[in-house]
Amino acid sequence: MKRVRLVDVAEVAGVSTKTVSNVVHDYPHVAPELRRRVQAAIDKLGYRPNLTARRLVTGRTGMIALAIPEIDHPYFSELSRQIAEEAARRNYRVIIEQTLGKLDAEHAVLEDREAGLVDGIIFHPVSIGALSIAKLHHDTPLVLLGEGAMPATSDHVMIDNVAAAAEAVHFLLRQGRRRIAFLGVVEDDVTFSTDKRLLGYQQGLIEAGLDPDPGLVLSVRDFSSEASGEAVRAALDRGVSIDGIVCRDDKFAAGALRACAAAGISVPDGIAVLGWDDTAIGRYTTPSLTSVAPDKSALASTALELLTERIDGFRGVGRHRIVPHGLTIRGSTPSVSAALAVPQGEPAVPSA
Amino acid sequence: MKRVRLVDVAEVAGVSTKTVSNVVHDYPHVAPELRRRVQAAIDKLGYRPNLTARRLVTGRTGMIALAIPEIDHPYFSELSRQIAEEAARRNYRVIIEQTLGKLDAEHAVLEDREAGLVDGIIFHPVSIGALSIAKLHHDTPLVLLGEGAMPATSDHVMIDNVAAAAEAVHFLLRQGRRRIAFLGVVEDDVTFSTDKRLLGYQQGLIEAGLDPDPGLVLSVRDFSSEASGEAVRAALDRGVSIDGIVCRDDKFAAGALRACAAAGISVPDGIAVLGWDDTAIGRYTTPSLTSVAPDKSALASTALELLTERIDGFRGVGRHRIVPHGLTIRGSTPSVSAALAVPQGEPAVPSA
DNA sequence: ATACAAGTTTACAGCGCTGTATCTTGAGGC
DNA sequence: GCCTCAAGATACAGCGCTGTAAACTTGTAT
Repeated sequence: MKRVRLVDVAEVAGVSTKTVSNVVHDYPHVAPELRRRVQAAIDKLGYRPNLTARRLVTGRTGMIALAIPEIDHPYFSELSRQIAEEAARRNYRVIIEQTLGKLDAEHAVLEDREAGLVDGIIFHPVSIGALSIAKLHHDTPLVLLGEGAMPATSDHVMIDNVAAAAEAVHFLLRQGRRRIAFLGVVEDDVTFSTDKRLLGYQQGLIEAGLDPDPGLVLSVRDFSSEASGEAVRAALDRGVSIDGIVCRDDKFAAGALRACAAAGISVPDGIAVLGWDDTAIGRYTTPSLTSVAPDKSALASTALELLTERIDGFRGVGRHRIVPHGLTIRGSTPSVSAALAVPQGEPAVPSA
Repeated sequence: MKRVRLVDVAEVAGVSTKTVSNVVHDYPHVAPELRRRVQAAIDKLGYRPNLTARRLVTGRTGMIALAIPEIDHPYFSELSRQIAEEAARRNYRVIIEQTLGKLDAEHAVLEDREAGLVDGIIFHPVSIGALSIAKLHHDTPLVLLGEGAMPATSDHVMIDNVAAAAEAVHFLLRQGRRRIAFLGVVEDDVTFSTDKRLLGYQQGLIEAGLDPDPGLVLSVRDFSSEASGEAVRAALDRGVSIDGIVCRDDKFAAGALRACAAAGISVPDGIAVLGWDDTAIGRYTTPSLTSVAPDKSALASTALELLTERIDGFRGVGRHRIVPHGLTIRGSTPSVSAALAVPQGEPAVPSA
């Protein structure tokens, strides 16, 4: 069963292929009667345009690549969903490229391996540096996500990590916490995100007139939730006094929660724990997790806006956009009105 | 900066476009010296083949569509990852289509909207029925996933849900539990998965000589973790005696865990809770979740195997494949040593 | 009736690539 | 020296569609 082509429809309807094409595209200047006839032929034959052929001539593919480290990391899957939905709204579809944060995979993303496949790329780099991005990036429209390398030449969307971390610290300080730890420095692997968040953490303390205690910056073996738990336990075992923890992500926070439970320390009464990314993880932990909440929807729509502008011909220097963040408050931090039990629902305290 | 084409390379190298094409494709009969010259021209100009053009002539796109209800549901994001990796291994890339389980979106998946876009489709249906699938499906190679509708005409991959549910029940019975509830029937929305799992649950009880108590089949308002928690709480409030719960998925299990905690019932001592899908959720709950574990990797590779066979021309009736499942044991069920107290003869944990 | 504008429809080239058929060349056999 | 043959290289058509420009058809003003 051969696929139905434009010419087949044209023949049946007794018109030129271009007229059929015009009908398919709702071109206004087509006589109503002809339009009907053509439509009938289309329906009868079950014609579907061949997108590949259309692409070859228009040069547009209607697809964008989304390159992220891991599809199944909650933050990225939630972000992917926002991006896919926003893309669909703009009549693009998304092809997902998983880099696993590996350098060669990240290189491949930029090296036009996609030649003619996608109209643009949304890329959350992890390992690759700004220089490499600038060097390897050809001319496919590109928008960068995250706190990673940001060459001045590329568009870029992120939240204000430093401010968010400082706000998180202030939030805990306001509740009387004074021994606030930062959990997120992974040995041998200081990511851009951690850097920014650590900086904001220190800044928040200093703004409040406190002296950051280096002993409160906890170092973790790897990026697993288990390792973060061990780090907390080790600190506790060392006798470090802690009454609050700001974590680089929800996974680490989950580990911290476990470590506290194991040590018989109540959360949030003994130690308040604050996650980052506001992922689904925070809804399943006990207690549920207060977490810095990037506005994923704004992230997605801003990224697509910048990208589509590039696709539509915009040629300017890199634009950097900051999107809002908030704090989703759940059970791992004391409620503002101290004694009340904290609901575990969605609504966040708006910020930024 | 116009994109470099085959003719540009051909001109620089002083050969025909076909020779360049042959070099690109490692066609054997090219003189070494020419090959070198052409390669030099390719490198110099930074030529990348235009995949769209290649596709138009070859008819192959090298892409498969993965149509799932939700990208950011842990089960589907974990499965997506497996599928994306398996696809990459076979030189396919994946474009993800989110249906949200909506009927019209599921229809669109089949209606060749993708004409010429993908070589095949892997589809996890939720709402659409077997009849509609058979009717709407044209000739794009298709593999179905999940427990949903399975027309005899289409290939299909799943785990043995009935057996898995029965095994889950036996597992709890072996630990001395006798009042085992099933949590997963959502009012007005009996999905195929729930059906099969409920059947297996009942079967497991009957095999053990127990009489299924209808009062132990808990009905949930919607698919949220909150609703499942409420259902458990309501049952407890009604005074229903329960010492084990088999849940239709990990989300429901997480809700059950919360409800038990709220009611002051210890898990697993008072009630053992068993989830389904072995998603990341189970690693973050307190206690962590014992869960029926579909072999996602086998699911992915089998689906791709069937699909590529179709793509490569196989024309046969629908093939149905069962892939292995197991049981990931964590804290929400008593440890095996505790179970030793109770004699019972049934195959141990792992199963196929 | 004539000219002209606006509305409709069409012919045709060509997007960038690959498959097929064909041509060229040099080596080897007689 | 002539013929054959396989390897190496090429010409050319065409995948299915759309953009452009040109042709044709009305309707209206002159």
